Formats: sequence, structure tokens, C-alpha cells
Amino acid sequence: MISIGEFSNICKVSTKTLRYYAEIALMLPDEVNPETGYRYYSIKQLETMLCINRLKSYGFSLEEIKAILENKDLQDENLYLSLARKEKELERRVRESEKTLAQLHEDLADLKQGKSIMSYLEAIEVQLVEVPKMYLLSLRKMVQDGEFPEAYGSCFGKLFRKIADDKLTMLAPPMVLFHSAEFSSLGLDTEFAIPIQEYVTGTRDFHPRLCLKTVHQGSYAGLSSVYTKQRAWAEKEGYESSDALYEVYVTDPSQVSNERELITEVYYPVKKSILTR
Amino acid sequence: MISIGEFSNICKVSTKTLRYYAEIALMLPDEVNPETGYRYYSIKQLETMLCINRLKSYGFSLEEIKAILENKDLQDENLYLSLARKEKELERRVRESEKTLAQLHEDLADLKQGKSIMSYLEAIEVQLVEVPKMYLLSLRKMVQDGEFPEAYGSCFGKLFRKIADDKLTMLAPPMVLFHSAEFSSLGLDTEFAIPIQEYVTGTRDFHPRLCLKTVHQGSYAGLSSVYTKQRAWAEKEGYESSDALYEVYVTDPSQVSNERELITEVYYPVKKSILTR
DNA sequence: CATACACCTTGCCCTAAGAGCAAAGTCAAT
DNA sequence: ATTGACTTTGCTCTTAGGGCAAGGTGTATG
Repeated sequence: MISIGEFSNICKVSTKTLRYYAEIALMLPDEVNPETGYRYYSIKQLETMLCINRLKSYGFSLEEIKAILENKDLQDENLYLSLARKEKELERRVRESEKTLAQLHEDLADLKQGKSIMSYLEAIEVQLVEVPKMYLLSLRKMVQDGEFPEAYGSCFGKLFRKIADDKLTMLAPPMVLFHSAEFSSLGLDTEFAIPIQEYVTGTRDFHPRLCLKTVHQGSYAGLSSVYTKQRAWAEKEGYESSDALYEVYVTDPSQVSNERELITEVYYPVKKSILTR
Repeated sequence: MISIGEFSNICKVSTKTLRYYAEIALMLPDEVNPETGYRYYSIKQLETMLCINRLKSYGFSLEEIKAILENKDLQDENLYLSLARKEKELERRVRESEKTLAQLHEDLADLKQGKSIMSYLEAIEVQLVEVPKMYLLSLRKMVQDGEFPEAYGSCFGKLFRKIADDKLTMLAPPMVLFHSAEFSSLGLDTEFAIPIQEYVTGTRDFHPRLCLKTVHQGSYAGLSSVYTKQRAWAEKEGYESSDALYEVYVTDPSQVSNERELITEVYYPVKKSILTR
């Protein structure tokens, strides 16, 4: 039998951790002296501990590891699937980190030239445009946070099919209108729409309006900079929001390999403020 | 002035987060209605928020970000140094993740062949050897957890210099003895030693002893598997620990580019147990 | 003008994986 | 018998917020 201290030294795990694992029933000591409460571990548990550490390094939570160990079967089909899932996850995280690293690199370069790391904001252009009347063929739907790509694909899939079936004429790239900027528990109230020439059933009028327009190139994570820039422009020039914000996807997100090639137009409908201070 | 809800939509940050940031004084709303407690933010704060998000993505804690923002100078020398530090850290993490990913890959391959992910343990060999008497030229020191590499370099640097100065004869690669397996707050009681032929001042006797010996190839993180294997062997064959564990660094860690090329011998001094059950 | 509904407030508890500390009990060797 | 190393439980603390409830506000509409 192995005392908690020796166990800790062999596996390079703190005694605190071992007690915690006993507490959450992830790994109970094989034997506990009923008089003193001293914990004693077995040789097999050293292996269990190595396994726990390995799974932990793959990013499993202790809860997940517990479930895996209870299955007991380390050649399990389930384990294979779990590992494969974690592999995808880790790969995604590595790609994410590499993107972040690239940006960090750019910031360092900016700083070296005496520029602020936020100086990129100055390059974002906002223009006031008059958007003409359009007929929109559209679908409106509540979309949860993570499932935008799927919703995008399925909704525009349906719309494109209708356009083909009915021999309609597309006038502009697909657009997405956000009727609730709010992220409620039901998701965002999102309208997927395509401007077409013909006025047929299923279309609705998009009334002409004044908009702030900004062309954005890059990943969608950068869009909040655009919103910020537009909002600042509006305040400075005495305009205020008049309707739901919408975006036009000039490039098809599913057809683009590198996020940097994404081109998005952001439209922020505005009207002149009553009180221009 | 921008309400908390609008601010949240523009920056894609939850209102909860904004309240939290006010609580920890990372970013207080520019204005608070004293009657209603409603928070109102300014345009400038949108930019601040973007900056916070960016720094957060680089892995700064909110505490660190607060310090950076209070410095106020976004073209700062300090900021440059902080970013450069985070860059190193991120790079290290990416390399770590890639190593983990490679191991995960191997595990998946093992599973595909119907092997357990812990099957690598079977390949670890333990042998019982008699280590002869040696003279050790050694330095003993408390070493904190992270600073092993530096201590390794400096201590063996000194020892090698002495060997050169005194024209001593090295008999074996450098070894490291761990006199306290415990990691206390003072660090590990570590002895850096080189077996030499001559008996001179500064050397000590290393008495002959029985040891379990295992040759390990790969990163030091894998050593706990070796300890486990040795401890299991000892219990099975009726041996127990008799002295401090030590390791022989056959390859010089500072000269090796790929961790996989590291070769370490682990020695676990043992004696026959009194009660062989 | 009343009302509905969206919006905002504070206050409370909860998270994961332990770390740190204190007071008290236990083990083994001298 | 004593010392010093080891172990126990119990308590609080950590990060960066999320969830929920009860109650107060703002504003657009009938």
C-alpha cells in the first residue's frame, strides 16, 4: 500500500489533488484506515492516475474522465469517439491560437512603428448611402448563437432553390437582417433575404432608406469594430438608428478558405436626430 | 450616451460582463443616473472595450488589462514588453498543444489496433542492477519547481569547470539525486553530481547499492510512468526503497533539439523487504 | 392616459480544479 | 519519550463571469 505522500511523488500530483479526487469520487483510495482516516493507494491506482493525467492533458474535464473510467473499458469504442472529438477540438484551438498569434505579431509591428494597437480603427470607413427600394425574397427565423453557419446554409439553400424554380432574377448578394440585436435565450431574430427583380409571393418590400455603410474584410470577429465606428460616426454627425441593422455577404462564407478573404458590408439604417446638440 | 443594452450589442459583450467590469473597476460607465442607477457609456468606451477584448484574446487577465489601461499610453514601451512576453507564452502553449495532439494521434492509432491507451506501460523495462562504488564531485541545492533547467546549467557548469581545472577524469554522464521527493515550498533538495576517478576534496563516496534501473527516452513528463513501473516492480518482487532516487542524464538537455531524443536513466535504490508476504 | 413590454437594477448563489492555511492527530526513528 | 515528518479535516480564496428572482424604468401604442 502506498501513502498519499509517496503516491504524490511518484505521479507528480499534489496531495491536495488526490484528496480532491477522492472527494469527487474520481479516484478513491483503495483503503482508508478507519481509525486515523489515512489514505492508502494501490499499485493499480498509479496507472489509473497516469491515465487521468493523460486524459486531462487532452482537455477532458474531471467529470468526463470519471465517466470514461467508469466504463472501465480502455479499448472502448466510446473512448475512441471521445478522443477523436477532443482531437478536433484541440486542432481547432491550435488554429485559433495561431490566428491570435498572427494578430499579436501585427500589433507588435505597429507598436514598433510608434502606432497604437487600436490604430486599425482609423482605417475603417463609414459612408452615408441611400439604399433604393428592393423586393426581398426572405425567410425569418430565430437563430441560436453557434448555429448561424447551418442556418445560413439551409435558409439560403431554400431561397436559391426557389429562385431557380421560379426563374427569378437575383439583383444583389444575399443579405441578413438582425431584427433583434439582443441575444435572448431564443437566439437572434434573423432574416435571410435576397434582393430580386420580380415581385412574387414570398417577397416583401424593402423600403428605401438612409444607411451608414461599411465594407469589412476579414473574420466576423472584427465586426464589432465596424459597429463601433458606425455608432461613433452617427453620434458625431447627428444621426441615430432608425431600423434593424443588416449585413450583405459579398463572399459566400462556405466557399472561402481563408477568413481574410471574407467581404461583408454592414448597413446601419439611420435618420437625422431630432436634437442635434 | 449609450445604454448598457446597446453597448452590449455593439461590442458583443454581455451586460453581465459590463456590470462585472464596473464592479472590478476595469471600466466604469461614463455616467450613472443617480436616481435610477442606469449605466450610460460613451463612444470612447466602445474603443476601450474593443481594446479589452483584444488583450483578453492574447491571454491577459483582467487584472493585467486594468494595469495596462491605467498606464493609458497605448504606444507604451511597457505594453510592447508585455505583448512580447505574451507572444512567447502563446507560442509555447501552441507548441505544447501540438505535442499533446501528436500523442493523442498515437493513442488513436493504438485504439484502432485494439490496444489500450496505457499499453505503452508494458514496454517500460525495469532491471535490477548493482551500482558500484563511485566518487562523486557534487553540489547540493534547493531547487524550485520551474528553475530546474537553470540550476542544471549553472551547477554542472561549475562542476565541469572544476574537472577541467583540476584535470579530473569523468567516468560517467552527469547525474542528479533527489534527496527530498517532496516538493516543499523551498523546492526540491537536489544534488548535481559527476562520477570521477580521482578522490579529491569536494568529492564524496557514493556507496555501492542495489538499484532498479530504467532507461527512458523522451520528455521528462513521461518520467512518472517510469516511477510507477519501478514501484510496481518493487512491490511485486518484494523490494522496497532504500535511498534517494537519482537520474542520469545521458544526453545533455540543453544540447537536444527534440525532446524525443532525450535519454535518461532512472535509478531507484532498493533493498529486499523484511516481510515478503 | 393607461398599459404593455422591453429594459435595467441589485442581490444571491454557482461554476472547475484545485491552492493555501491552520489546528490537531499520527508515524517512525532516534 | 521526543522529534520531525506526515496526514487529517475544515475553512476560505481563486477567474471571469452565468442564472435567476424581485422589483424599478422607459417608451411606444391603443
